[in-house]
Amino acid sequence: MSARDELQAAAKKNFGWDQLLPDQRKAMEQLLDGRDVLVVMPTGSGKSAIYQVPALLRPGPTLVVSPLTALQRDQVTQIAESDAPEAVAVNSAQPNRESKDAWESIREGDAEYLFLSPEQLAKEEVLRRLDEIRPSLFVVDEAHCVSAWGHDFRPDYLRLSPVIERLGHPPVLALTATAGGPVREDIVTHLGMHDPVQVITGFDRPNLYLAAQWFATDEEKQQAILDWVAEEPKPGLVYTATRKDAERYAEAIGPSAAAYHAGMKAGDRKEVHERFLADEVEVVVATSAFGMGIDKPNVRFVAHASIPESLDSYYQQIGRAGRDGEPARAMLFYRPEDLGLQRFLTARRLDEEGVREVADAVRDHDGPMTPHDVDDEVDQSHRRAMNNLNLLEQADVVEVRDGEFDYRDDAPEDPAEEVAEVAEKQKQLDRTRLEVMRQYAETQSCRRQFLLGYFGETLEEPCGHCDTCDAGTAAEQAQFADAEFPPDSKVRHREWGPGRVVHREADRLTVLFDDGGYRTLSLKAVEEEDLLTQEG
DNA sequence: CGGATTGACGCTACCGTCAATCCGGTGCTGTAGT
Repeated sequence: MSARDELQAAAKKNFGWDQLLPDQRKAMEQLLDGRDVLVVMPTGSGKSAIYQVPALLRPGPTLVVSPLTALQRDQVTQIAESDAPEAVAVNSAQPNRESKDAWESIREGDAEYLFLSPEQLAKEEVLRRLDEIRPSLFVVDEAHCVSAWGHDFRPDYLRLSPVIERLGHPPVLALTATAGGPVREDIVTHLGMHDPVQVITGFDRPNLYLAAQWFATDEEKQQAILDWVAEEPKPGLVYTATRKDAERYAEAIGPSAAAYHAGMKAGDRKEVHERFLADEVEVVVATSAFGMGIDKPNVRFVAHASIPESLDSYYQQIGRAGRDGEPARAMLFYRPEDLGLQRFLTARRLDEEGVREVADAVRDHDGPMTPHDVDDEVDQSHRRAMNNLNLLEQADVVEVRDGEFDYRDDAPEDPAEEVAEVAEKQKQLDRTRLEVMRQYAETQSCRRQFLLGYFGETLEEPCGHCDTCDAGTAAEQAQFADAEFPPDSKVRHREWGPGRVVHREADRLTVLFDDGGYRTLSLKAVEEEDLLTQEG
């Protein structure tokens, strides 16, 4: 039987799926072929199937790295409801007994799927168990977390690559619904994927109406949000930048609305989530805590009371509207002053002292160290120690072999200096991503063309289903697209090297440079100083 | 970076102004105490 037939048969037998979609099948076949695969596909398009089915055809269990215990639970339940072999999870949210049984059934071969958080994979005991059971497939679900969280919030996301190597590099599958160019690159690099096959489906959501409104004062903005939400068909979502705002707006909208943020008790959060799914709460007003794993088809709007830190986040959040394919609206309530908060939140302060301490610990240690050893050796929180270790690795001060760290012979005199350079580069990239978000908010051209361009897709004509198209400014701007440097064309900058045009307006050009992130160039300057050349 | 709050000051008997200060998002984990 061909791989294709085997996959189809296994899908039917275990999950009752009659027909695999072409993209699903392609990714599955590559995995069976032993290739690493990066999949970027919208939620609800059957991403999970991509590991669930090939897992059955490979000997040995499948390891799935998942960011939230709630997501792990959902997946375990979903698999339990199918005819596929058992799925188990190991995490701190469940009783020890349950985790013990989980390991047992994986080792006995009764369970096929094992769900773990990246933090679990930082533990030597867990790694020893994995050495023993030899997973045959390594899956990273919600893989954008590698890029979004790995650099500071959850540094164990950047420690997955050594784990993969230690396990003999089984085929690696990274799954996500949202990832622009730099995010994809981050995922591939930090998971240490080998020449991955990329399966990336269309980003366009034609049923979503895109719009933004500009406000001078906070009072005007607040009033406009309340008026707008009152008029829109429900259910809907309002995203705020702070917890306080979430509560304030929920209160102001009225009893049909509920706040949701990470400062609330777990029980209250769960209740809001469930009542929203059951259409008992009409409007959830939330921080970025609300989202992952939420698949509600009939959300009619997503409003942003404050601008998020990147188009990646923005696209992911508005993607929660209109999953049923019916009309839905994404409205951005924009005040330039709101950018300041995002600038603050994404600003990473370099922990020079901590970096030196970790560097010294690795250098003075007798032989290579595991991350766990580093943790023990230095007087820093796990998060802080791992962040510093990650930076030292990226700065080529320390190197990893078989999951263990060693000081490099050719390491520079002052490690903190090298690290500062790496950190500065990351900061620059963050800045440029926020800058593109600002441009989206302020653009006169077609918002859909802008959004899709960011994800590397070109839409030939203005979409006719956004505010700038309605206002006629999109058409005016569109006439410049035919000129030099059209969207998606390759260019080379005198200083910044090669890049790709993501957006073009009458007087400016936004380019994603391989090295240096997103930059906006004035066309006048480009022309006068001959900054850019077109490339093949 | 910007908004909200607190505190000092000046100068007048209660209050206004301005500067200083603080705060702001995302989740795992393991452990202590009921």
